[in-house]
Amino acid sequence: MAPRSDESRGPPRPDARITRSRHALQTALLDLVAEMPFEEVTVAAITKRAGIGYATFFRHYPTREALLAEIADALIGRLLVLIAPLVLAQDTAAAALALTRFVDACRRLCRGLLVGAGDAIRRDITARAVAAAGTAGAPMPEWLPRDLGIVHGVATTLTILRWWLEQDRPQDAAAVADIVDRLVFAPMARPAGA
Amino acid sequence: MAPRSDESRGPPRPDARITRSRHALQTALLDLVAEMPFEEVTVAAITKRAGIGYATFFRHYPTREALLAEIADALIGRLLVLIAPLVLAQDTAAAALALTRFVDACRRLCRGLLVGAGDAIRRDITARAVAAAGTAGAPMPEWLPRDLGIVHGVATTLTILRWWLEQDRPQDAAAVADIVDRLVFAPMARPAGA
Amino acid sequence: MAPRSDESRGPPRPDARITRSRHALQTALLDLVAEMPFEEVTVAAITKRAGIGYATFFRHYPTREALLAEIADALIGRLLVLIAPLVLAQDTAAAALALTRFVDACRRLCRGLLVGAGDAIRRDITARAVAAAGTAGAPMPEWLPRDLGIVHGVATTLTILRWWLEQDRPQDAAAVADIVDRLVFAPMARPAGA
Amino acid sequence: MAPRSDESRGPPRPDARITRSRHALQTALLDLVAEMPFEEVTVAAITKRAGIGYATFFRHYPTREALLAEIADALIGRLLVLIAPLVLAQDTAAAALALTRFVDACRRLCRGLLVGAGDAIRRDITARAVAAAGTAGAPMPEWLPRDLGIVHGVATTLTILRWWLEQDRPQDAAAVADIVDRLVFAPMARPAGA
DNA sequence: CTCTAATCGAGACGGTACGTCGCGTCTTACG
DNA sequence: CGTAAGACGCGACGTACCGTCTCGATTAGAG
Repeated sequence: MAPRSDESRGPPRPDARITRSRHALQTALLDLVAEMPFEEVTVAAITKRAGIGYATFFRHYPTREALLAEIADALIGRLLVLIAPLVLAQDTAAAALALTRFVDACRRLCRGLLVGAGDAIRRDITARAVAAAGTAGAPMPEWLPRDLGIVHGVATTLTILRWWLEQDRPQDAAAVADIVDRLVFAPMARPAGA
Repeated sequence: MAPRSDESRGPPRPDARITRSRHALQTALLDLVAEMPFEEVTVAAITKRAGIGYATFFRHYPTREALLAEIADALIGRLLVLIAPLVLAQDTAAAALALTRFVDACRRLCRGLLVGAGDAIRRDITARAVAAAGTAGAPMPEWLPRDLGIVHGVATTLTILRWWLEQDRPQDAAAVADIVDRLVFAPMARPAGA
Repeated sequence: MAPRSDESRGPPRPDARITRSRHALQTALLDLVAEMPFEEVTVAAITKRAGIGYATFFRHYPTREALLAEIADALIGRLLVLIAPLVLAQDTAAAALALTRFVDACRRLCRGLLVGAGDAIRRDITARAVAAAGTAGAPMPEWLPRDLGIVHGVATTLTILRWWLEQDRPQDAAAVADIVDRLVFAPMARPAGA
Repeated sequence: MAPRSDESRGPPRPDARITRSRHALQTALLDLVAEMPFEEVTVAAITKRAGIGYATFFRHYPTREALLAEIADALIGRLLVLIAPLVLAQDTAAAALALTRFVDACRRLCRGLLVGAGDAIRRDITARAVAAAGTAGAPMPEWLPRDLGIVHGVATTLTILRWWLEQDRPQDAAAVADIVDRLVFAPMARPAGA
């Protein structure tokens, strides 16, 4: 008997029910985050919105944060695919533009994650972005410690994006890309003697 | 000469008991924040450490966050006195150095506020710093919206400071000041055509 | 020196301020009891209504109940003066009539004490009435233990009065007196063989 | 034959846990009321004695009083089954005797409810007994308003029972039944001209 | 007609109980 | 016999009120 032999392997049996439940929970959380700060979203609210039993939540995610992480990871993964090559190619302007366009495209979702939510969630997103950014081997000037560079780059970018997304009359993606480039990418690319 | 000529002005009677309680609470919170994340510090723990009745806490502060805000405000106020003149004089290098030296001087307190604590607290500190920075009339290039400039400057600086303070073998204040200047102050001072 | 030598004697020095405070408290309590159950009347509400400092309350009465007791005692004392002679003269009908007329005369006060108030207050009133009734040497048939007779008589009378006072369209005092006589006084006067 | 044919009626799923918790709470309250006045019994004390979480109390009863009411209702229900037929048959003596014997049989419980407890609880019990008595169609003389008759009968009986139960050397049930009959039942049965 | 001390208002304080909320676990009853 | 529903223990929250206390500021009444 091996009722749970799959727990040590990756995703061997993507049981349709499991997929459905997880998806319903993700959708429900996104809905709710669009209405209220993440910290005020309770597990009960998520499960109710998802039409799922309360305890079922914990069968899929140990905490609310874990559910959020899954959503954020997917988003960040999609983003990195777009901008990592540009960053490696040192084309900071193009990278910034790709970034802002991507965010603009899924404006509502990003708004939910960055604006409405509290900082706890933002910290989580940042941490995942940092981890992801660390894997991509971005070049770094010698005066800037690598770990600080990554943290700074991610946190600063998120700050700007958040400012952008909570604007009443949002600016053009290109204009924001320019700001990002000036404030984040360019300074980090500047050599020591500048 | 009237013995109580101040009774018609603003804070007529600061009642020694109130002062004592508030101070005890502030000290207690700082102690605790040095030991554990702010979010895990309960009101009961604060009042117990302060030797004060539980309900008394709420007579002074509506929430833990409010108590924290008072502490942070005082600290930020002291800091602004130091660096505001340098910022206005456009001497970004000196401002950065004054900043890092100030933080270095009250390293333990700043660590408690920036490193150990969760992001909720950091958000609060940021917000207050932003409000304070807004009053000081820092110059801003035309390509950078004023409100974004302030938010960005404060949040970025805090990120760097946090990175610094959680280092195992912390760097020299001057070195960090250089990084702050390169990553934050200088880019914000750069004109449009650069 | 004998600054408080008067505490063993009766009321040697009825300092005008003391009298005023006590009276204000009594009036305030009666006002409030007319509006809400006694159990919901807080000390703060009493003192506020009386225009008196919070702590001053406790300078005069150890508890709310003590204040109430003083009021009830005075009322019961006045009542006993009226009906005790009639009870001793075995004229139960006249006693009942005197009782209901007395209550009718200070209807509002009695309502406050008996209807609006919770049972805690009623218990207190009963106990005081019992104590007072015990002093008056009412005759009692041999089948009825004296202590039960007193408790029963008082509690039953109060029950009927309470019913009377909370009627929307109250009956005539004489009619109620008849009921009291039939339900309380007469049965208690009946000899064993009846 | 349907195994769970009752699932469509009133209490479809009595969930063993609920039954267990409620019973534990009832038992705990009875224990405590036997030791101290009901008003001094805190919810924390009840739940601790019952071995149940504090908050769980409120999942079952909105207040302490509600828990008490459930206990009292059950007791009164059992009592009414016994004496209602006798009352309707106008056999007041038998009714009184059945009453006192019933109380004697569950002396400890009745003591807890009537003697130790404060008046607030007694008021509650009275009210429930009144409501129950109102359903049983007891006859009433024309000079005695029905509602007063019920209130009076119940309150007076409880007064006598309370006196009985708090006696050090309690009397015989028959003797008390005689008193109850003379003081309560008989007077209420007497016609107008008596 | 002072002077002295009792009384006052104001309200901060420690403490206790309340009732609520949310988490994460664990039992239950049902399909 | 597995799974969804939801009862449960736990623990923090913020509120309310109690009765005590510490302040000065009156103010009554004795000398």
